[in-house]
Amino acid sequence: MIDLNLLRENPAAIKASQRARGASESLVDEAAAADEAWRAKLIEFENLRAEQNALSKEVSTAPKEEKGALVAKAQELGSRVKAAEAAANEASEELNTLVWKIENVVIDGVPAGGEDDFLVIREVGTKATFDFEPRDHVALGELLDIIDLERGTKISGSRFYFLKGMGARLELALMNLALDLATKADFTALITPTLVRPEVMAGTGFLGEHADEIYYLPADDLYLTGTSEVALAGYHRDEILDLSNGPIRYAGWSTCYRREAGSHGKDTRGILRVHQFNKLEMFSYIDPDQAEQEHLKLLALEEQMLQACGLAYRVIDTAAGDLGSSAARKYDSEAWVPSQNTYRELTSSSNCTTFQARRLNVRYRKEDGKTATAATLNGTLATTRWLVAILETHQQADGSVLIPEALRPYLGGAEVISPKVRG
RNA sequence: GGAAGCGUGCCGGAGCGGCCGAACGGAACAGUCUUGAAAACUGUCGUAGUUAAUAGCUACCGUGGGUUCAAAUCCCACCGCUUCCUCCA
Repeated sequence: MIDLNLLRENPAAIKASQRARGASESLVDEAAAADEAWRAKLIEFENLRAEQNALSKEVSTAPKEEKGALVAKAQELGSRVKAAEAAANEASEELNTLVWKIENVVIDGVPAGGEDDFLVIREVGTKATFDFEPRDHVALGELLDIIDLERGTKISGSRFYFLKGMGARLELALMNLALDLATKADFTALITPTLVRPEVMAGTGFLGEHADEIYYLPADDLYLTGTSEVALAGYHRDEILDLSNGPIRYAGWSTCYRREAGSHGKDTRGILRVHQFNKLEMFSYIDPDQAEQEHLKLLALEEQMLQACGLAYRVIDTAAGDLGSSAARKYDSEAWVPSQNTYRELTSSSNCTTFQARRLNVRYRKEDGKTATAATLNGTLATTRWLVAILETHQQADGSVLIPEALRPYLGGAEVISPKVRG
């Protein structure tokens, strides 16, 4: 949620952000009015309660003969206090519903507009060219016997798959390379729960716009997470962190589950968009003043990883309207996918500033001893989807795939994945 | 799944329905002493809202409700933890 102080002091800044996102500006005025209403009700209630407390104290010390009258008075006051409290609570709830609808204030420089208004920051690497007819990852997966889509569907339905042999090992290699990279960069490995309680799901903001993207287990009232970000963000909920020795960084390793409810017929081929995949996610808790710098650090690590995998990619600064509600800025990197003749998102890194942490009540202690809301950031370092780009980019005429050098140590030194010779 | 017990501040740990935002101990921080450190002593020492205010007032003793003039303290529900039994990867 946004900072209430900002709403009071500079509503224009929030409005400008809402405008850039194409979101409601009048919401800001409504929230500001609700804030004032709430504070008025709160003061009313607190004054009455103070009166009641004082009267209660009187009752305890009053001589017997006066007690009856005092208690009667206190009873009458009590009902007024109750009413005032209810009114204050109601006003507070109204304020909350409005405030929660306001999205994070976009950072200066983020392009305004929608999905297509992103800014390309840079393109890196040369797109793979072939002197033969390249195969797509589905064909390669089948030929190399490393992705079994047919049986995935047989067992679990569409958008499920088996990774087999070198396919399975390649994914683990990728995840391990990412984890090693993250570890060297001061991220602590964390294997997270993938089932979480409703309040955690709601607290991280995933039950809002993404609600129908999420698997829910009614028998246990638990949600399957679509990213370890949920657990990583909830990890320090209601805590005051010690950031005096620098930011706290985690590398979350988890399987991710997504219903893909809104994407019927989109990317149905292969493993580009699936219901279950693995992901290594970076997550930082940091002093808000350092958040933008940290964002660049996450992006640099992502690029390092993409380069290690020998992929051509571009980095985009996502437009305001295409940001998640908690993100103040988002850098995506998209790898070139030869069979689709286009770039596809492999990493996504968001600076959530204090928006996410405020809702989760994650604070840190400043040098002057006071507490303040921390900033959170997240970014992708590896996912199963990467296999698509890796396989297609490094394929050779005979269908074999050259393994990027950085991954070889994790595969017992293997240099190539070759079609299986069947007997 | 069955039984019992427990959930209090950074930690440990008290707390008769009013004098409890909470004893006491430890940790931490500041100071005195010391060449320096330790020890000892003195002081500070939860979070948030409101406010010009580190004044006052208000809220918070797992969460939510209830009883009462008054609840950390009584009642109910839920969540969590521990131990025992059962069961098992």
